[in-house]
Order: sequence, then structure tokens, then C-alpha cells
Amino acid sequence: MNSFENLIAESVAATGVFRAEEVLALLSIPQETTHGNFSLPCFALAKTLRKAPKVIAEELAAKLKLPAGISKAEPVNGYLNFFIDREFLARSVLSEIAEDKLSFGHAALKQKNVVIDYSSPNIGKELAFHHLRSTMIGNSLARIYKASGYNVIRINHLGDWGTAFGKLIVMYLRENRATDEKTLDSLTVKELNILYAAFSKAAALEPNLEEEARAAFTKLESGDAFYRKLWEAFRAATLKELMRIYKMMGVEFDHYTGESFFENQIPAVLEELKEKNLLVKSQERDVVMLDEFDLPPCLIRKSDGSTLYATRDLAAALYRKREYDFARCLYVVDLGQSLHFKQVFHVLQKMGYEWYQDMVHIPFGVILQKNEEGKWEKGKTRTGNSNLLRDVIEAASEKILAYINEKNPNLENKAEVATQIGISALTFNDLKNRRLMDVKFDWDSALSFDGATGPYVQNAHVRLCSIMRKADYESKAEDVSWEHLADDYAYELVKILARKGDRILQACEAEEPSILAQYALEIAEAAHRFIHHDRVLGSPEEKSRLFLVQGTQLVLENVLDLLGLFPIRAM
RNA sequence: GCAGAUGUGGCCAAACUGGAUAAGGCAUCUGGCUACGAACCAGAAGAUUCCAGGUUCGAGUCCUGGCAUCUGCACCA
Repeated sequence: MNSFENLIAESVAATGVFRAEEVLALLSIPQETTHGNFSLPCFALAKTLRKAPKVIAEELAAKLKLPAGISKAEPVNGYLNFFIDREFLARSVLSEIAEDKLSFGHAALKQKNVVIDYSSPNIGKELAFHHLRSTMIGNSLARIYKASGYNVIRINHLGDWGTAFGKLIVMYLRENRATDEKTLDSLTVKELNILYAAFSKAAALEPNLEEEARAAFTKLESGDAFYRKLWEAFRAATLKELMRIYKMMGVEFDHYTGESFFENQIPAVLEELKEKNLLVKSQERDVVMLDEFDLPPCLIRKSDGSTLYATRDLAAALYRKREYDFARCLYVVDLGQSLHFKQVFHVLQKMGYEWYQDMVHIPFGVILQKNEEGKWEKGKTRTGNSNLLRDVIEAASEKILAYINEKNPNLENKAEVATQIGISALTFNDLKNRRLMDVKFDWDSALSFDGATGPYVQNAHVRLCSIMRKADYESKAEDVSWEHLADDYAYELVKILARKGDRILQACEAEEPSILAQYALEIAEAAHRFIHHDRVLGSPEEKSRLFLVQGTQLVLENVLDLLGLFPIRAM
């Protein structure tokens, strides 16, 4: 599509009224299809040319020599509207898709590294439902960056260090649990979850328990072998369950370098901060002042000497720059933590690292649920509803499976497909709106099968695959009569497919998966319409239409994949 | 109090970054399966884009001032 814009810009520039760059900047894609494929507003020049925009557009249209592929340039109310030749567009787009297959619309390799930090749950707890956001936004951004030509390093910055482990250790020992290797090996996250709950309950009655937990963590941090052993067992137990869920969701990471990984790099960070005279004592704690940025100080070390979130993030940032020399380093973390990231980035700036500018917080809104009064509320679920991710996924899968049993009982791998549709439905519900918006979650719309949903998009893909299966041959560009792909339904679909590259670029620049989610809906809608109105198999246009079906299937499959949805072929 | 995010039909929301008649979905109402998969399609109805000013050919979008909801603000991560 870019090439069309360039062609238009050149031909308009040849009239001498606009410069090519001006045309490219002004050229837009109208919402109304009756206004053509591209539109050039002529208002900006009205003053300098001392002519009405309407007249400028008319004169331009008269002088213009139409470039190849543009069938018409029509002046309307001060706009000059360009219409692409339908057959020309179908031929150029579909031939390119047939050539590039799934990578149609992807950008050329850039030799640049992008680090993406996402999911990053705390060890010792099971994944909660709200973890879906960071996990799936990060997962999609990683895929989008890859399609945009970057080398992506996916990092799960596990919360596997900190006072929380003091709590677990205190509680574990207090309950006199066995500490032999066999028992520790068979620990499960469930047990750890129960320990946490027990700690909170006990701490409410005995305030000094919090103190004990902090002391236990300090002991762990100072290298106590026995405490270390317990910690390792807690970590391993959680990681096992985490990996199981990630695998089920189709989410992968290159590194599980959590906070503990940076433990031994912290002294060097403290040393460097001291050397650069940034560390200030305040109420027995070490902080970096950020007054010049109108921010509260960044807390580096507690009064008992142990470190904090920010300290470890600093160590991690330095390590990542050293190890991966990133062009960009993303933190997919909820909006509530923007202050923390601002502080960390500014500390890096004060340390003299120019690349602090490449560090980006990718914030997103929280998941809200309806309470009894019908108001949207954060976090807490209604009584009886679990907020564990695995339970939500299971409930989703069950609902889908029941539906499959009703609609298509002979489907192979029913249970597996149901899980994939369920996860995709939850994911799509999460990605379909701009990430800064809070997700208003309710079961009915998140798991509904129709409308702007995951199943709607997957169903379009399934129907396309079904037609291809039945046709049982591959249509080639040579088989196609392009005039068979010039009717309204085919043309609208081709027009949407043509924009794939634009949409990926846009999603990457805005770091916004919802742009591709909306695009997936556009494709699905046009595809459903096309195969509903234009009979493929057995029609005189069969081979031509099949070529469009094939191209649409490839584009949709890849877009689903970029979103982290399962592009299933039968449901 | 300070800072950030959000505010668009009954509900959820989009708008290519300042362009033409403000998408789409849910819910409601009408039609369409002996039909390449109806998890679909076709149609109807529903809007002072939170309020007040401003900038300009043109504002949901930019500026100023309000209002409302949510979140964060030093020893959790």
C-alpha cells in the first residue's frame, strides 16, 4: 500500500502544486468507502495560493496524470480522492501474499535488540487472573517486535527475592515442617499459598512477626545455607507450575532471570552510586534524591541494610544493557507502578547513562469486576469465584467444551481445542481495547461466542480452512481471472489484507496490541461477509475466489499468531 | 494535597494522531440454515463525544479552567 502512496505523491508533485513530502504528510485514508482509497485535503494551500480549496482540488485533478493502478482521481469539496483499480490491487496484494506467505507485511531485519520484560510474577504464589494482562500484552509485543524486524529477548523477571521469602521461611519453620530433601522436592505452590495465608492471619495477631520475616530475609540475603535451601525449594515448586501454565497458553521466555539472579550484583551497584555521590542517608536509609525531577527520593537500601525492588531493578538494567546492548528495553507492568519506573530511569540518568532514554515502561490498566451494587471494582472477586488464572482458564474451557459437544460432537481433540479457544477468548478480551483502558471483565462477554470476540475471529479462520480442505487443491496466481475478484465483497476484503504491513508497523510504534486485535476483527468480518455472499466451491469463479480465501487465511493466521491466539483449523 | 490514567448511544468501546455523514460489538426489534461451518449474514432503532471558554478553513482529538471515576505518593513487589 505504501507504494501507492508514493506513486500518488510523485504524480501530484509533478503538477508543481504540492511537494511530494507534503502530499505524503497530508494523504489520509477516508472512513467512507465512497471517498476512495486515499484522500488529499487541499485546505492548507488555500491561503498561500489565494484560491478556494475546492478550486485547487479541481485544478489538480485536471492537471494530474494518473499513475498505474490508480483508476480515478475525483475532486470533492476541497478533497482530491484517489481510487485504486480493483483488479490491479487484488493482483498485487494477493500475489505478494502467495509469495511471502505468513511473513507478508513483515519488516526487514534491523540488527537491533529489544528486551521485553513481562509476566514477572512473584514466586510462592500461583498465577492470579490479573497476571494475564502483563503476560499476554508482553507476549504479543514480543511477536510484534519480531515481525517488525527486531531481535527480541523475552525476560521473565521473577519476583523470587525479597521479604516475602522471609515470611514463607518463618511460617514453614514455625509449623515444624520436614526439611529433608524429599519433602522439599515434592513441595507444591498450593502449599506455599496456604503458608502465605497462614502468615497473614498470624501477623494480624502478632505484629512482631513482620519484623521476624524481615530478619529472616536479611539472613537469607546474607547467605545462610539452610535458608537458601528452603528458598530454592520454594522457587522450584512455583516454577514447575508456572511453566505448565505458560506452555498451555503458548507463552515463552528466553530467560527466567528473576530478582535473585541479581543478588550478587547489588554491591557493585551500591558502590557505583556511592562513587558518583548519589547516595544520601535519610532516616537511616540510603536514598537517591530526585528533587530536580519533582519526584520523591528513590529508596535504595532499608535501615536494616537489605535491598529493595528499585535496587534490584537498577542492577537488572545495567546487566541487560551490558549483556544485550538493547536499542529498547520494555517493562510491561501495570500503570500503578509508573512512579517506580520513573524513579529508576532517572537514577540511571543521574548515574550518567544516556541509554536511560531507551528504557520504557509499558503501562496498562487494571482488571475490574462488577460487585454486588453493579459498580466496577478492582481485584477482589465475588465470593465463590476463584481469582487463580488456572481456574479461570478451566472454567472457560469447560464452557467452550459444552458448546462444542452441542455443535460439533465429532471434533477431534475436543478438550485440547476447547482449552485453546478458551485461552484465546480470555486473551482477546484482554487485548481488544487500548492497553491503558481498564479491562471490565465479566464472564458473559469475555466468553461469549459472537460479536467482537476471540471465537468470532477464530471461526472466520476455521471457515476459510474448511473451504480450502474441501477444495483440496492450491490455487495459483496463474489460475486467477482478476475481474472475478473485483466485486464489492472481494474488494473490501482485499483492501483490508493490503493494510497488514501498515497495521503491524502502527502496532509496533504505539506498542499497542489492540491495533492488531481490531485489525483481526476487520479481517474476520470482511471474510465472513465474503464467503457468505460469494460462493466459492462449484462457482464459475471458484479458482479466483479460492486464491483470495488462501490469502485471507494466511494473513489471518499470522495476525492471530501475533496476538498470541491459537489459529485453530477446526472447532 | 500532589502526580498519573480515564470520561464517547441503556452497556462495552473505535476513530490511521487535526479532516468529510462519530466505526464496531452487547442488549432490543425484523428477516435469512434441505445452504462451501448460523460461533454466521442482512436490516431497524439508539449520540449536544463530562462541562465552560479558546486556537482555525475544520476539534471526540490541540490549549486554558473546572467536574467526575480510578490508581500511585520512601523501609511490599
